[in-house]
Amino acid sequence: MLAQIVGISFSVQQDEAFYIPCTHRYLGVPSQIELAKALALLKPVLEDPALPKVGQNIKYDWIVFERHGIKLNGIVFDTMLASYLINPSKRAHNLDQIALDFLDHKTITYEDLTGKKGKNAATFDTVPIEKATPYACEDADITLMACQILNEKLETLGLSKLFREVEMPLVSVLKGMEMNGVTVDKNKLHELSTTFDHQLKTIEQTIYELADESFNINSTQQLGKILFEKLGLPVQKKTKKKTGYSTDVEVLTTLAELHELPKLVLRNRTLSKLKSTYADALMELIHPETGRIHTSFNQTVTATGRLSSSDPNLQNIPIRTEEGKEIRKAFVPRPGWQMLSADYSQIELRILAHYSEDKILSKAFEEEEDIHTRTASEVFQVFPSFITEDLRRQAKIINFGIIYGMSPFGLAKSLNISQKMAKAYIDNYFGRYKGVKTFIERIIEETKQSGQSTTLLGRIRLLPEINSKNVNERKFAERTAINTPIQGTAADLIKVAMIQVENALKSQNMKTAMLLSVHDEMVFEVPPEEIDAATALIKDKMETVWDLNVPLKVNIEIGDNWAAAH
DNA sequence: GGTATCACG
DNA sequence: ACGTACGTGATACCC
Repeated sequence: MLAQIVGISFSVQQDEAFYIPCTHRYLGVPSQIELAKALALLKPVLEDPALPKVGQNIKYDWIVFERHGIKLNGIVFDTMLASYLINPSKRAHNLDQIALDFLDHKTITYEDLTGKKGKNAATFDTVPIEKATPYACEDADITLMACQILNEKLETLGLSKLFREVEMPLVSVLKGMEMNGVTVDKNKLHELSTTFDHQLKTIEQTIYELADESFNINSTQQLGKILFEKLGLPVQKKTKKKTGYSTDVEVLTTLAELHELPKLVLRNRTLSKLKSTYADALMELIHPETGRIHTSFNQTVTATGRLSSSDPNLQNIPIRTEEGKEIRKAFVPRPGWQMLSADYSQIELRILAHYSEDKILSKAFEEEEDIHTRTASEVFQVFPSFITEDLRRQAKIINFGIIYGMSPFGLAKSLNISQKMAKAYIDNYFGRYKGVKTFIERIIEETKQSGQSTTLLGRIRLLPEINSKNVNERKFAERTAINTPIQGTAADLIKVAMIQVENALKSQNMKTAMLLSVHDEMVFEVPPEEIDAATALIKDKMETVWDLNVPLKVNIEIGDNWAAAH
């Protein structure tokens, strides 16, 4: 594949927020080539699209180089992404793991270099060059060797097209989003943090008075003792691992009817979550140079093909409550620009309609009906015009339950009805949506046969547990077999849409920038003169991304901040 | 490092 | 009889 092999390694100060390369520095370090000189030598090679390059987690290197004036071209293969497509359920897709799994080779680990691991490990710039060199060269060597093997495996598993046309092109899109970052209003976050803090102080005092002692409210252990031993409130359930009393939101909500203290603990939980996870953490992550927040979009984490976001996670910014929305209001566009949010409407239920070819479901989407009202009408046998808000709410929960492979027990719990009633609802559902029933039966049978789930674009997830003798394990796999093709296909489609939107924006030299991807939503910042063009372009590319048996629908909203664009 | 909790789709 | 809706990441506590 390559005429020449060039291995490149560089030191990166890991604890710097945004990748700062540097020379090795320690007492007695030999003289090294200057950074600028090294970069100048590498530049023509790295920028030449005719020289194909292979990398491991290439997005990382891509960002480092780009921040130093080198724009990579000719990136043809990322071993991390290949390993992920071959088995997305693996815990890690790092080079050490890949070498072990595909080359049966044990690499020199970072721990071997420094003698320490985790937080105590020395940074790479302090590793002696005579140790760093074989480590770094092995990296390049292994990457290229693994590429050959992985490429053959992709071909065998029918994953090459998905790899070449979706996952590889997506790297550049994600790189752009990460580098661009997003602005948060620091003053707004600071004000929120202060407000939350004052409220927390007051609530804490009242809780201590009610408990007649002070304790750590954030400790579930201490809280359990107060609630169930000192105050003698009724125990609702144990924790998942049975280590103690559960004090989760469900339990506290029940107890709130009996006593003032649990009600205040709920309030305390909400506020301390908003303060510590969002207001305070986001302020800390504003980059000193760019003044913006740069998340990482992880392309090899989820078992279904979705992206994940970390450091910080920008895919779980609050929206459901008014106070939570205040956090979202702090996400703002560049001065004078607008925030634009483009949301796939009911993409997972549309995919279900596509796969199942269910008559009622398909017709509902073709005629742009309200899908939850339709389900309510079918399940509860009432004309749509007579469906109340509460019936619609229940139908919405049923619709979601279908996608997750719900049981009567699960539905009963989330609707707070009897299991018998829940079973009746489910029976009604499948009696009306016959295509969905057949689809679920078929998908479970197919998964049993092949031992894996497959999405519309051919992404696979191994599910050997579907043939397990252990009932729980098998049932879990059956639910996964229902959910994965749906959630995974939605992930496939939004990835393709992201690539197409980005390409279209670029080819028209537009300034509109893609900021975030949140599973069925894309967020952009748009200069005022591009609002109309961007809206049309994004809607068109997203809705026509794939020709399904039902139409795809995208809602676009615009506002001064992310909350207003909803 | 494991557990419990809670934020999102 | 038995556990029970899919997929994530961050925080705090506690051993």
